[in-house]
Amino acid sequence: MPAESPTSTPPFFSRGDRIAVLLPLPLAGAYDYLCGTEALHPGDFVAVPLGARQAIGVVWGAGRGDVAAAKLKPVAARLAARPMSRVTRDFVDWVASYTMAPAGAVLKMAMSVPAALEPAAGLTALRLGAVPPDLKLTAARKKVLDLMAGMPPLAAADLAREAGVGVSVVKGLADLGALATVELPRPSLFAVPDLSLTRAELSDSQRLAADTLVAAVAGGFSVSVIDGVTGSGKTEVYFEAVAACLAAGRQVLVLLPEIALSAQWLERFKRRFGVVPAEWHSDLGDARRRETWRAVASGEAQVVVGARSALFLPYRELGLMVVDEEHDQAFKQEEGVSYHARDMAVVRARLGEIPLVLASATPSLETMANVQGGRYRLLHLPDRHAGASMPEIVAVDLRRDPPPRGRWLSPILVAALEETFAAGEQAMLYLNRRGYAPLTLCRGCGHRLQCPNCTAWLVEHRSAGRLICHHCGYHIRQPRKCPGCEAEDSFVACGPGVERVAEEAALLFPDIRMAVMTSDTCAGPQAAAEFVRAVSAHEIDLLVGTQIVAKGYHFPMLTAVGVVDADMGLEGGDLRAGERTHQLLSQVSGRAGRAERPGRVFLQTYQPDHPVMQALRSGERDGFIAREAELRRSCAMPPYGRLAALILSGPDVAQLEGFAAKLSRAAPHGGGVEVLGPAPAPMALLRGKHRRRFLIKVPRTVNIQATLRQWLTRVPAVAGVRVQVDIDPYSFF
DNA sequence: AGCACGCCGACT
DNA sequence: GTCGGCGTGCTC
Repeated sequence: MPAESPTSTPPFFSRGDRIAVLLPLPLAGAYDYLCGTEALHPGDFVAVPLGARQAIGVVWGAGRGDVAAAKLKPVAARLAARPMSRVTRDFVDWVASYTMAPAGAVLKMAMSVPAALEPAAGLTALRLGAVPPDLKLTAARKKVLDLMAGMPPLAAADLAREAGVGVSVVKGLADLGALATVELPRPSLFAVPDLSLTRAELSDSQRLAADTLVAAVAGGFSVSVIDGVTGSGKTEVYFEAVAACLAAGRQVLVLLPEIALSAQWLERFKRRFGVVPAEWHSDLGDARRRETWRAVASGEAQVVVGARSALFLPYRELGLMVVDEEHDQAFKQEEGVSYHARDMAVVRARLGEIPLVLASATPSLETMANVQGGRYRLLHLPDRHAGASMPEIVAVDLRRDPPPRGRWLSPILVAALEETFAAGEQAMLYLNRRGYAPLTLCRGCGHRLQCPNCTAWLVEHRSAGRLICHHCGYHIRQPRKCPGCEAEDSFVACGPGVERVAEEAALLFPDIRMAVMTSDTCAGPQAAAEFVRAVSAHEIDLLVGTQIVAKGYHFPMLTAVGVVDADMGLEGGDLRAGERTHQLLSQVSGRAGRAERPGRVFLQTYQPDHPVMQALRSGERDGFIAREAELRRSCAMPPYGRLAALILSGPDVAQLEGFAAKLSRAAPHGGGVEVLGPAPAPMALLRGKHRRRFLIKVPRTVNIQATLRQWLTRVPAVAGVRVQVDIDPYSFF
């Protein structure tokens, strides 16, 4: 237990000691300060002077002593907040050194709610005070005073409502002293999970997996992989481990790739534990965020379900972590500090000496390599549960059965939709492309509407009446005149987006009820929950959507899924294109026929014989994974080699290329180290900044961070060129 | 990340 | 002549 508890054991610092304080800023390292009269321990939150202002930081250890004593300023104050635990501090250091980000930048993620470090304000309530003898006892005032006689303290607004008077009456009485204010502790927003509820009926294989996980909860660091097809009941299995951890009095963290879309997950949790867990994601309100932070630190929030940033919360005593849909790319953060939450969860578990569960229907190659290497334990759930069978998967060869000109749905798919609607069942069309059309060009001169800030076409969003850049948000109204040839109304939309597919479906099936679900139509958890409700209640016959419909939903009446462009993710030479397309399409396919009704999936493709399509049709997932792994191994790509990207960006192309050339001349070589580039980064212009990219590949035995560090120190930095390091890059767009 | 210092355009 | 634009650089 001692790992997480902030202890008052030495080493501690006293007046005049030189200490290192890490600030949540992208500085090169911790700064030295002098300890004031208050004794300090590593982990203490402190306010320190920084230039002309004051900043909050964390005592990181003894001072480094590399700065003149005369420059040192004393710590201004120690904050009352619970100190940052040893494990969290080690985690910050570890993530910083792995990602090559400044430690302060990582600390910032672990201090994302500075306001939560202030003591929590109590709830101000009113009780009967000393009624002045000369009080004018109006009818309203009498009502209030009568009500309060013998009552526990009440908040002003509640009191006014209960007494049936205005708040001004209550306020007036308080001003006169007839009502006195008292500070009450805020009632907890975080209910205690009920461990006594009946658990789900588990199959033999589920029981076996659950028992293994429950045993792991008592046993320190371990990583277990639950590998089970969609609908095999992975969630119910790891809920058993959650229950065991809670019974031992420790906290649980469950990471989901898109917490905003977790309505159904929350429902399942509530069914099992009687309460909803604490949620952590980017659209929490300020007050809620503060409350949650404090409740996690105090241990009051026993279960946290969150997006990747929940890894950096100040758990009082974390006992178990789960990464659900571990293969999902949303766990990789590319902006700012670039890290993969699944990989950092492994680190966090090791530092905290706790078990980690990775769950997926399509585990990543990285995870499978760790299973094969004996580092992770594999728990396999073979069956779809409750009698549901796997869907039938059909590849529609678009070369043989193309849709009519200007249409996107093949006759085979249209016929299947017809049958589905006729049977009173639901269907889904999946296309991972927002808007109406991805490219708009002039019929007269061929001019293409492009974003001025990025290397990207402007995507027409017909419903919004404009063209939008999906990378920087730049948008214009649909122009009437072509900027190239001045022709009027000469634009044609090229290619389909979900809006266009929906338009076609509406034309083919005028009587069905349809909904389009994309990040444009479905912003935030409430909107997602409403979509889910409407589809579950069968108020919708056809759901047309992007990526977000692919994830984890369970719709019993959904029996047909059409993938409009199954080849889409395969283009572009991305390292993980095959793997990712397989995962995504498996996931989409998993939406079909999850209850007693059998499902059918139609993959529209020009490459029906592509290994990805073959694997999906035959259900031979393991063979596919083995072949992909072999491919990666043969070219020493991850997970069999290490990869990093170096992105240079800046407004001045000549300066950028000059710096890239210097880096290129100083590039490391030998010992299996390979450097590719500089190439225009896949987005050569992004948000008005030009970009160049190097890829560096090293054998697993080589320390890629050290190699990069040495390389970068050989070339002096240039003002105006930003250098970003991305260890284990995922995005190659 | 802030906040200062610093060197060139339109105002009282 | 000043007020102020935000570019560069420092903060223990």
